[in-house]
Amino acid sequence: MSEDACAELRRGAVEVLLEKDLSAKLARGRPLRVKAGFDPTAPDLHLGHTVLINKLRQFQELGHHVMFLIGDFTGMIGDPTGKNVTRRPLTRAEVDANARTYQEQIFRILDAQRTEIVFNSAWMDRMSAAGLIGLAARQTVARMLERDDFHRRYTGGQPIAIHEFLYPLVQGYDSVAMRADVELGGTDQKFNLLMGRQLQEEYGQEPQVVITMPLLEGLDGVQKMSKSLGNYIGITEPPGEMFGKVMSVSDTLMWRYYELLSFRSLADIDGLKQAVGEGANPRDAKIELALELVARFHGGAAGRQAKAEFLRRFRDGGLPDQIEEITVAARDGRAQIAYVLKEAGLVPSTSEAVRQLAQNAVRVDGERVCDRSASLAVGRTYLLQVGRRRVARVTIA
RNA sequence: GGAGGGGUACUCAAGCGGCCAACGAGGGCAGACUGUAAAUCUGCUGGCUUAUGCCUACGUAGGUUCGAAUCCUACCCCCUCCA
Repeated sequence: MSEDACAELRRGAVEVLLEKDLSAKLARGRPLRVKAGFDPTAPDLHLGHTVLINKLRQFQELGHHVMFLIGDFTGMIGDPTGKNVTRRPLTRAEVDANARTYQEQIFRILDAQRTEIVFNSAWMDRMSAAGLIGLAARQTVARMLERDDFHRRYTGGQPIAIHEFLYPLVQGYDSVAMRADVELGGTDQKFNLLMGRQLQEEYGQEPQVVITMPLLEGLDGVQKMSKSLGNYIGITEPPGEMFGKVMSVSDTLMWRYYELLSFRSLADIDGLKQAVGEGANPRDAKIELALELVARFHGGAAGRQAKAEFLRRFRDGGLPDQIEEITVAARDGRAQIAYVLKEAGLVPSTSEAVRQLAQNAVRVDGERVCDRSASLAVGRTYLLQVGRRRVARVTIA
């Protein structure tokens, strides 16, 4: 394995444990079995997840064997992060449906022909109680309490249910069952990943190499990207939406996204950074990134179209090329502006419409309107806008 | 089982008889500016087509009072400490 390939595999990784093990495994020249595990409950992947998947892709491109593990068995336990309350066990049908969604999504990045999808229920369902006890006997309570969140909860007097200890054990055992050479995970998974190394040794296997990847910051630039925080970009979002969200990222965060999401070379990215430092418009660098990402998930044509639309609408202040046509019925022969805005779905309530009017955000046929008692004529069609982003062509019937 | 603390709008969090549709922060939306839906500054942030008005809201259900998120009673839920 060349030096270059090695460097490429380390790109973006927070830690590689152990580096020399990785070099040794690569040096043998046989394809490595690379594992990454995913929770079966959240099939809506976002860009944060793709940091890991991109890394899998790199391995795949270098000819290694990628195993995409869906933790349907561990899903019954729920990763004990402390904040998750009891999780409802999923039915087989739900797990299968989620698995299909995963596949549709990950194969926008991974090569389906060279990806093996596995479920840990395949071996865990068959493990007997005796087997589980045998597994549990391989680790000590003291070792478990080394894990950061267990430690905090234990010393802080917070409860730790015994079954929570099973999560790292089972995840580690998965590596044994899969004979993994490498396991990828987020930095928050470090303990669980290392458990795999220990258990593999216990079971007489060569320990896997652990590669931890950073958690991508969400659109707010502070908290990790997550669906529940609403600061995410989903990989199935429509092109325009995705493009816009990338553009809304702050100029600073953009570089982080470049580092972790772009397939461009590091040298390339440094070049862009330097250009911006010398006065180039950061917007243009951001456009490049948005274009690359939209193209990855929706194809090049969609990417170019999203870009053109964005420039027209937000740089040039133009109208979108698809404007929704809506008909609103007047009531008692009247069509007061606030009422029409609400009925057309441009604002959620009359009160909100009144507020927007007061803030000079409403335009009728391009003209600002701030008088809430204004009415629209029955039979006519108007171009209504609220702010820069909400537009509709509304006919009063 | 015993003792104590708490449940307030999207979230966190004040208020503890009237000036409360409810301080403040975050988030969201809008305006200005601009180099983009970046940054910055400012405003708004329950609902209602006839709005200095009406309706709904401070865990739930009652009660006291001219008047309650604020007092009383019961109930539900959460948390901490002790056993």
